[in-house]
Amino acid sequence: MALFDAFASVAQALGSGRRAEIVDLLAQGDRSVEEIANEISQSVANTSQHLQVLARAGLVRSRREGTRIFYRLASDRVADLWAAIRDVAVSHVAEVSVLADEYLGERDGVEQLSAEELERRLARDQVVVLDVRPEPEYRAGHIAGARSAPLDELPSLLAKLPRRREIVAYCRGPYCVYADDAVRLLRERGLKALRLDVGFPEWHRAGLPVEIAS
Amino acid sequence: MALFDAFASVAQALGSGRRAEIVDLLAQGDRSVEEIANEISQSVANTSQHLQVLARAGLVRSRREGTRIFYRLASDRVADLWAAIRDVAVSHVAEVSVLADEYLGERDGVEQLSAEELERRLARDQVVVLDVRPEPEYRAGHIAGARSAPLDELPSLLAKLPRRREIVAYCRGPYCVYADDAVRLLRERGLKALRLDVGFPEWHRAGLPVEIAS
DNA sequence: TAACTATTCAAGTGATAACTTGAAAATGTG
DNA sequence: CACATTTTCAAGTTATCACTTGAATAGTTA
Repeated sequence: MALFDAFASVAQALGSGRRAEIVDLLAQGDRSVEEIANEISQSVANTSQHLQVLARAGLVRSRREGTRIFYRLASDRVADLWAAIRDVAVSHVAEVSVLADEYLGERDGVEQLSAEELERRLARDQVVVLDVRPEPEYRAGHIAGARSAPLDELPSLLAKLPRRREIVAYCRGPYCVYADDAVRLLRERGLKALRLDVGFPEWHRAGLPVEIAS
Repeated sequence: MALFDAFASVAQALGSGRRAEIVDLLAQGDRSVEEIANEISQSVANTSQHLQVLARAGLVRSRREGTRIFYRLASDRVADLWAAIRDVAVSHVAEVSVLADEYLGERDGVEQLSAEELERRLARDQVVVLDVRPEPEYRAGHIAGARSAPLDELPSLLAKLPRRREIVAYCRGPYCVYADDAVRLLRERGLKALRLDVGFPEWHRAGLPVEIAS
């Protein structure tokens, strides 16, 4: 049946780990082909072909800016779809939790906080929120009230952080290592740190307060 | 990256039109291998292999009942994922609306009604709701207040239908032909008929009132 | 136990996918 | 206009997938 083949073509576009990585990355915001290639550790030619597969399936769109071409997700619905895939994988693929632990490192010391709970504590001004992604991503958009603290600059910012208040770190998504690394680093220094269980794109899509570059 | 490969494996399982058809069908309820094979017009051996791909990806589960094996969706999350895929396909794959029109037939005469609107009109007792799926599916679960009117028995039920009240037909999902066929048939006979824009599984997952077999 | 039914397994074939390499386009700069 | 940069295209190789056919398995029934 041609109609179901058409539906399946959307799923098939996401049926490659490399393309899944690309979609996860583009959920952060636009990227040029070269940037994407670097992030997913693939050749530019290969990345370009993956991007065209995604474009043909309607998942991403591109725009030219001088000599570069930037890709972005076609709409929020695509991010919703990506979230639905992760949901199913987490609840039904036993392998995923093992791989996630492996990828994120020892998680014993890393406590998680839900978006709802963070919103409540933010409203009561009980927490300090750190955006530990690279600074350009913070500049493109971040959780309202968060301050930028890229992982590699975190050690030099330690002195400025409150020692008694709770510190919540977040980054690109639930499977982004930056926040876990940040929490471990902060806890080693004796601060009360935990991580948000999602990332900026999920927070944004949930309609929670953000500050976005105009 | 192994973690993203694991996520992608879920998408890949849905990346075949036949398997998409199976998931769409299982959203209606459990089915034996043979039933599924008939519905998707494939050999039993081939269907069995598709089912095992879906099972390996964690999308379906099976149980034995005597000599038969019944498959079902692993959870509501899988139905959510399937809906997310259709959403993306409808909004970003131009081909889909063409194929859907082709598959569902000339839709000029087939007016659609949203689930919210139907709920409102049901509450005010303004409409008659017809479940035009095969009777066993009606028996397994249907919209609260709907009466069973399988497509092939519809002509014989015509006399019992009210000629002035609005009649709303629904079936398996937004891309199920039964409801469209029913609406066209009823309108030809001069009744005021339209279709629900979704099917029973979507209605159920939205938390709207249903009657389910115990 | 033998015969039967529903499902799964195994092997084979043709089609499609992922990645590499090297060349071609398209745009911008000196 | 020549030249550099970024991206895309084309061709080739290896691996994987969908479907078929025929046999094997696991329950059920006589």
